[in-house]
Amino acid sequence: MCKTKEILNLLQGCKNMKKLLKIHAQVILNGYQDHPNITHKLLNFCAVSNSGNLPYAIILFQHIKNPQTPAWNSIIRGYSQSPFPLESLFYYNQMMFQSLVFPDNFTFTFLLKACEKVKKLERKCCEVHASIIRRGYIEDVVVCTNLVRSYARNELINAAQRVFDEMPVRDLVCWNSMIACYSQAGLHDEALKFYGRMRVSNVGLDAFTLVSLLSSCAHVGALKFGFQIHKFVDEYGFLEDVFVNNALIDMYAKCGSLDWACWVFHRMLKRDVSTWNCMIVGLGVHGQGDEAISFFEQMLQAGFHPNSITFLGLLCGCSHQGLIEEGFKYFQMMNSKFGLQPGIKHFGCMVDMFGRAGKLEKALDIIQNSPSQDDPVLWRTLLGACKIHKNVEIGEVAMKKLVDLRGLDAGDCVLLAGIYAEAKDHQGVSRMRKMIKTQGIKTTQGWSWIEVDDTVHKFVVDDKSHHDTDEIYMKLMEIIHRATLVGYVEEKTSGSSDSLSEECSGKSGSYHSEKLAIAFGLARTPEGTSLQIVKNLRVCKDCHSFTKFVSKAFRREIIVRDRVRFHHFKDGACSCKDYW
DNA sequence: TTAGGGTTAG
Repeated sequence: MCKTKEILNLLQGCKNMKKLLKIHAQVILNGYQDHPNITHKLLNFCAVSNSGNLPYAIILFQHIKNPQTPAWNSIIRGYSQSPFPLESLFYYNQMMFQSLVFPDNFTFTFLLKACEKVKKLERKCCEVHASIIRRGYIEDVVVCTNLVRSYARNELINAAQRVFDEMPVRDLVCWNSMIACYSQAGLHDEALKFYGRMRVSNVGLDAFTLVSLLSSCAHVGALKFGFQIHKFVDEYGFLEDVFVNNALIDMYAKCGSLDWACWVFHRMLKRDVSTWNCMIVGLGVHGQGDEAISFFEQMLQAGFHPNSITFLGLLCGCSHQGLIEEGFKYFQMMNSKFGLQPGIKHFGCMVDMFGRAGKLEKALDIIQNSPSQDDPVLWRTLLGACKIHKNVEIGEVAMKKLVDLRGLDAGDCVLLAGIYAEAKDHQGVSRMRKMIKTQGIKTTQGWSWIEVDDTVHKFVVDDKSHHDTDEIYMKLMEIIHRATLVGYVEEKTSGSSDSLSEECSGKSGSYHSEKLAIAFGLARTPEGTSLQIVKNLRVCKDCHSFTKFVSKAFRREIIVRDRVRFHHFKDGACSCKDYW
């Protein structure tokens, strides 16, 4: 065999840098440094392969006299998948200004990968888009799919959609990418609607489609849509796909159907860490800490190594169920047994756990001993606990800290106003009201979603924008009347913190979004079925009590997912046992 | 002589 062929064969089977260095030595000894094929194979291995070495690739590249497009592509690709994707752009610029070669479809694909990884590159995306048009690659489906993803990752979803719409040919990957872009941008309604377009385009679907759609269903609580997708999983034969099954578990858990989540879990023949995490997190947000612990122990027995998400689910469950000793034990175990550094979210769970249980000094101690004691989120959590336990003293400490950290938001003022109101400190309440007004602190708009007839209906406080608004308000009056007959008394808003609630700051006598969603749901769904509502804020005291009485008066199960957990209302009681 | 997609948290 001739020497070049022998070296090329060796490179073909090369698995690691140690072997590559030996081959490189052979290349030099035989005088093949300038052999184009050999040089490119060497370069590509170092730059791109997992066991390569990017700095070594750069040295090789610098020794190439007139690097051609594939050589530039290797370096641009190598950096795009490294922790330094910005370097890809640097080499692309060098390629454009210093050499006489031109970028091709591969160059753009790798370059766009780098743009996708680095945020805040909106301008760069536009520039690359212009170059793609100039060089005649705008009809290349792979290049355009990457362009769509780069725009979307840089928060230019409309530009991404335009590129998609103007593509002459779209394949399945391209459709999947567009759905994933919407889903990952948090535009879940759009992702689900977009699937309607995909269905009529006859490109079919695969596991990637299903996973993105299930993720969006999970986020908006679209159980019926999710159930339809479950049918596709069976029909199209994705029963063995771990990703699809994990997404199904997550969807069922987030849509309030823990039984179905368990059913999918037990059916799986192969599981991974995410499978266990989806179950543990699902149980955690339902307040089933003991069950979450049981799954965690089974996970360890099955030989899986937990990660930081596992502990978030576990701690969240302990916090919602008031399992203080267990929660603290697992929090400490994170580092001592599994070498995992608790993050801000884990500290948040601990503050929430101690705070909710009334151990406010301990919660304060956790914050002060955490590495993130200057994070407003932890102080806000403490403030929330002070509201529950009517503690003005620590509440004011937390509020002062939030002011110092300039992290104050309207919700904080509402919480402290609530604490003052409970303590009958009317001056305090009006001070908070004034603060929101004069400092122009922004309130968070409250939303509630409900899925009826395969459509997600969204409501805000006092919403009158819905097509059937008259019917909804009529139904709401009837519901209030029937709830009152079984004992519901509206929590007075005047002079209390609720007149400053997160949802309708400054207003009283309004109808929170979930009341409208409940009215719509009861008007449009058959008797005996349960209602699923998703809310972006925490449910307020009045709405919590209202929903309990509605569940009794109408004999309907109402499942509300609020910002932090699930509430299952049935026969006048809630699964959180009023501990939330 | 090289190319594009998915889950849990945030």
